[in-house]
Amino acid sequence: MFRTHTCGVLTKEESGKSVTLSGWVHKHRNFGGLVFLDLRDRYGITQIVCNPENITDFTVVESLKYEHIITVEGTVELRTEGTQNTTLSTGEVEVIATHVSILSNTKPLPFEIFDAKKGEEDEELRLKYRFLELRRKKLRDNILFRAKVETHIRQFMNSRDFIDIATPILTVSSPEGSRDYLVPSRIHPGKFYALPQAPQQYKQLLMVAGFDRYYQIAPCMRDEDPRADRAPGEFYQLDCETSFMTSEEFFTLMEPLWIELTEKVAGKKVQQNPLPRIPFRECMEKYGTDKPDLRFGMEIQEVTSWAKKGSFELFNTTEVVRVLVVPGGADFSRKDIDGKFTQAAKQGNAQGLPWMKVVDGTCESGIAKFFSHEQLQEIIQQVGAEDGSILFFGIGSWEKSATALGTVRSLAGDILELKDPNVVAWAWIVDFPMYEWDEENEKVDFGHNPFSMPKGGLEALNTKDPLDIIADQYDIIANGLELSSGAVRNKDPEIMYKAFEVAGYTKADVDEKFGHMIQAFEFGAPPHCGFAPGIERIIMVLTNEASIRNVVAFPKNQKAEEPMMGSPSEVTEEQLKELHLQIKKEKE
RNA sequence: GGACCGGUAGUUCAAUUGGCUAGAGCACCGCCCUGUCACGGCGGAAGUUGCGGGUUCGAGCCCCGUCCGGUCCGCCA
Repeated sequence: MFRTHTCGVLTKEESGKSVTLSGWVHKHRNFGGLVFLDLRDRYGITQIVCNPENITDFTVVESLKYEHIITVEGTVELRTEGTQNTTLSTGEVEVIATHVSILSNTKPLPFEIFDAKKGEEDEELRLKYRFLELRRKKLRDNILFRAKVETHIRQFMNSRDFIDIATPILTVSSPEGSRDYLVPSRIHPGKFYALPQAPQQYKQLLMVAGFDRYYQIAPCMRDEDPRADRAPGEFYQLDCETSFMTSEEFFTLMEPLWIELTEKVAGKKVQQNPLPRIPFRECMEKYGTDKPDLRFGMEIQEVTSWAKKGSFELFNTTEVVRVLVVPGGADFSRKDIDGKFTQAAKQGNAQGLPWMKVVDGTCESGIAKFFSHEQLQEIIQQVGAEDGSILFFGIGSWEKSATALGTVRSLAGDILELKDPNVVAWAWIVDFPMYEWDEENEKVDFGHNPFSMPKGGLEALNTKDPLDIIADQYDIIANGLELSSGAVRNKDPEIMYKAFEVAGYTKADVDEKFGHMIQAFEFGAPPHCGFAPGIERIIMVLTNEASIRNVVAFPKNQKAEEPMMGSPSEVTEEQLKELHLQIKKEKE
């Protein structure tokens, strides 16, 4: 027998019992005779006491190295007064070993499993030995937590009559969205399958088929470059779709899932319940982004008419001026303002970051000199700035003046520690514009998803300025991360053709690209809506994890390689021949 | 594709201004130690400072090139 108990369960209740444990030697402390072992498995750690008086072949114990896998037989005993370890769940007891045997030994490790207080090893190395890194507590806890979340999601969805349906992995390349991963067809020379970027079209077809409520924790493959919150290659979504619901009814249906995951599974607090619904325009104006961190306020305000009273040229020549009041920001150093904060503003597409500080009831430094004393009093009044604040200004178009301050707001939230790690601020962002102006090509283009239903339907498309049309589309966000977009889908062929026409596509274009969808809708489609929140991002929000690679068991690196197995890899000539492929030789 | 930051024993980090025979912790090897929990003590092995060139009496450090890695932009729900 390998074990009667795991390494995380023994308490004083079991004292006196004979037990067998198996696991990894996490630590060993050798006192030249008496040896302590910290035996580890995924459930926890139990201290083993090896005394030569109780063990016949003690050389085995003395030969143990870190991460050897062993089986221990022994007796559970209460630890004596003063030797308990309160940091372990099993710290009240220890196992007095009578027999120890090695199941597997190990080469010297490329890095230690034990969490020492030091820097992190190079990620390349950790990914190459991912099976070792996964033994570490932090990563193991993330993966175990992810499993708990996914289990809860499935229970929730099942209890609401959603049906789990698998959709094809080998599917067809679709022209919109991201770059596809392609799979060559052996049977059809020159033809390719594509791996799904998302089961978007299949799930809509399931609604046409009458399944009414569908979900799937679906793999999605996209050939794009990574970011800290975006996995290269592949990731998972809670893909779901419902029929016969308005978007508001859908919100009400799904909201308890976010509340339960936050409170019951992660043990954190929900900032606001029911979740706020924030219209896109209002969101941009207040927070300078469509995915604000709502754990703190600090809203942006518009001050154009005031700004134009002074003699600051950038204000007088711009369209809109907005201000972000950061309480306590007067303490920011010149170095940080010109460095970190200006850098943040530039990330928000600003040229620079005008500012002034509120000190002793008036404004000073920065651009204060361009305004009269009265004008400075006026702005303090208008925006309600208290002494010790700093005012950051955003200038430019309606959008640019806001986004410049959105990134600054987020940075200020970090620096002032306003983002409570034990709180999750969920929100629905609603009323996205159906179209936006494409500066580069000087034409109207889809703002987000072309398959969203425009609010007002055909009539809106026929009569309104395209840029004024609102799509019945929404995002679910949390703590500054966008988890998913979603929409009431455009399921009416006539409205679909018209919607594409507004963006400059002919009927023939639409038929060529999306003919199969339109054809399906022509046989009747129920009104339907849904979304597809990213699983990894949900876990990131619930664990405060900044890197998506820390919530994936076997992630790819920045170049979309998996260093442990060595993907992608070359294949044999034979395989290529079967697939009718030839590799073009790189130029020397 | 572009910008920025980085690369020193297996690993995490040091190495004042360009002055070394490149150090320390952990891991590894050997010895000592019966109540530790980051155990402790003594000793040992371990390095082409990513690579190539240059400046210099002298380069881990300065310069040029190159490779590799990370973050961000582009791209992407």
